[in-house]
Amino acid sequence: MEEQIRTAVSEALNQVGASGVSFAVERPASHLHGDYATNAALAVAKILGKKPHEVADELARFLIDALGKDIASHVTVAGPGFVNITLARESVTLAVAEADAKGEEWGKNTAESGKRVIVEYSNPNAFKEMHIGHLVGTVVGEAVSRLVENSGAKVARDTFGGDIGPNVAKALWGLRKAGISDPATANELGTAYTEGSNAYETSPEAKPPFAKGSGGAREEIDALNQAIYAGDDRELMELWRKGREVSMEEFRRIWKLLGTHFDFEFFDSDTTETGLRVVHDGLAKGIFEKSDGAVIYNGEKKGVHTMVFITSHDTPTYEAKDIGLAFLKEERWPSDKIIVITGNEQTGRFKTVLAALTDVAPLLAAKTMHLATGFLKLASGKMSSREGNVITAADFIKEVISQASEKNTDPLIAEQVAIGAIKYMILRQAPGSDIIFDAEKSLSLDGDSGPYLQYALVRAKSVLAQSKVESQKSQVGSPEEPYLFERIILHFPEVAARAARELAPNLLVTYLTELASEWNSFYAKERIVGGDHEAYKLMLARAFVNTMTNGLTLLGIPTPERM
RNA sequence: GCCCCGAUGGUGAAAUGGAUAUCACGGCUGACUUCGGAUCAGCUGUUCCGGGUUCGAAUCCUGGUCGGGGCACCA
Repeated sequence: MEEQIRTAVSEALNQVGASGVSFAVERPASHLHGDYATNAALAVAKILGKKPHEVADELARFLIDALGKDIASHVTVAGPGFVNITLARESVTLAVAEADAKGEEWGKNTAESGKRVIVEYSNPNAFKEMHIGHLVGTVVGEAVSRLVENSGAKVARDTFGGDIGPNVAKALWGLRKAGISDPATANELGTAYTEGSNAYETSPEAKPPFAKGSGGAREEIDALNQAIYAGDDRELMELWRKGREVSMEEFRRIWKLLGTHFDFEFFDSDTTETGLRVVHDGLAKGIFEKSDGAVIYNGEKKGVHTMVFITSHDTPTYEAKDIGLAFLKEERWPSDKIIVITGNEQTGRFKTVLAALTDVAPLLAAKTMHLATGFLKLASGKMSSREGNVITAADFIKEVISQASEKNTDPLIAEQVAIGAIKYMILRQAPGSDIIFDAEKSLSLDGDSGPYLQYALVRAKSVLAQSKVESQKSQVGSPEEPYLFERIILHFPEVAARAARELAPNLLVTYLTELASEWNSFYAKERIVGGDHEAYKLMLARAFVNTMTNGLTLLGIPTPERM
C-alpha cells in the first residue's frame, strides 16, 4: 500500500516538474489526518520557487486522479503543506482481508531478499555465569535476527565467548584450589572464578621488591594463563575442556528458555591463531606499530582510541581476537552483512577494531555494523543488585517466572508470560539506552507490558473459538467507517520492514502496543459474535490475531493459547 | 585531561527536520462484570539552559550545565 502511494506521489512530482526529489510517505501523527501523509510539497516547494500550499494543491489533484476513488476516499492539504490521504472503505477492507488470508505470511517483505546476514550476540564468557547484561544482548539479537529474516534474508546466528585469558585462568586456579577435577555445575565454576579473582586481587604484585619464596596466587594464575595458551599440560587442558562444556550446557539451557539458538559457537581459542597472524602481517605493512614491546593500533589519525592488540608477552588481546573472528566468520559462512551486537560500553573498543579492520581487510570492515545495547538496571526491590554482587540471568528469569506463577498455575504459561514480560521491557526502547526493570511494576504484568499484548491476543482467540460454537453468520456487510484498529493493521508490513532496516525492534513494540490498545477499545464497545456485521468482525478478529501473533513472534515473545 | 553517548510530565519511555509532542505507570473521577476485569473512558506538560540554521527544531550546528561509559599490555 505504501509502495503504491509512493509511486503515485513520485508520478505527481514529475507532473509538477520536480522529479527525483526525495520525500517521505508516512503515517500521520494523528489518525484524524488520514492513513498516509507525504511531505513532498514541502520538500520541493523551495526548488520550484513556489509556496508549499500551491504545490500541495497541485499534488493533491494529481493524486486523486492517480489513485482513484477506490483507493483514496479523499486527499487533502493540511498544516504547512502536507498532503493527507485517507483510504476508501473498500481499500481498507481489502488490506484487512489480506491480513486475514495470508496467515503466517502476513507482514513479510523482500527488502533483503537473497542476502546473507550473520548476526553475533549474547557472547557470554565460558567459566563465568551469564548475567543480566547478556540477557539484553540475547533478547535484542534474536529479535533483530528474526526481523532481518522477515525481510527475506538468510540469517546465521553466532556467539563469541571467551574461553581463554586471565579470567579463565582465575577459574581454573579456583577449581584446583578446591580440588575439583570434574566440575558438574555452572555454580561450581562461578564460585571458583570468584575465589581466583579475589585471590588475584589480594595477592601481592607480581614483582614486589621484597618478595621471597611464595609467589602467591597472582603469579600462579599468570602462569596458568600462559599454560593454557601453550596447551601442553594435558591434565590442565582436560580440566579446561570439561569446564568449558559445563558452561556451554548452562548457556544453551538459558538460550533455549529465551527462544534463541546459535548456528555457530565461536571461542577465543578459535581466533587467536588467525588474529596473531593477521596483526603480525599488518605490523609488517605498517598498519600496526610496536610500542613498549606490545603491538598497538594507533587510532589517533582516525580519531579512535589507540589500543594494544598483542601484549609484550606475545599473547593476543580481545582486539586481535576480534580481528581473527572477522576472518573466521567469513571463512565459515560468507555473508553480505555482518551485524555485531554488544553492550554500549564496548562501542569505543569496537571503533578501534573496525578502524584496524578497515586497513587490514576493507571489504570485511565495510559490511560490518555494530549495534550497542544498554545496561539493564534493576529498580529498587529485593532483586536490586547488592554491592559487588552481579545478578545472573538464570536467577533473574527464575524470579520473574515465580512471580508470573502467582496468576498462572500452569508452569508453561507462567514461563511464556514471564519471558514475554522480560523481552517486552528490553525491546520496548531503542537499543543503546539503559533499561530500568522495575521489579514491582513490570512484574505486575499490567498496562504497558508484554502480558498486556499476550492477553489481548488470548481474548481475540477466545472470541474466534466462541464463534465456532454459536456463530449465526446472519449479519453481512461492513460498517461504513473503518474501525481505528483496522487502519492500524494495514501498516504492519511497513513497520516490520522499517524495524529491520533500522535494527530497531522498539518500533514494532510501540506499534503492537498501540494496536492492542485499539483492539481492546473495539472489543469493549462492540459485540462481535452475534453482533452487527458479525462475519466482517470475525474477519477483523482473525486479521488482528495474525498481526499480533506474527508481530510478537518477530520479537521472540511467546504467544500463549490462554492465560 | 581527552573521546563517545545521553538529558522529554511525579516515574519510565516514543517521536524520518513537520501538523495540537505520543504512550504507559502512579494518582484522581467514572463505566462495565461481558464474546475472558490482566478491561475500557476521562483528567494530570516550560522537550536541561543560552545562541544559531530553517517556511518549520525534542530532532541539525554551536557554547554551557548535569549524568553514564570509554581512554594500551583485562575481557
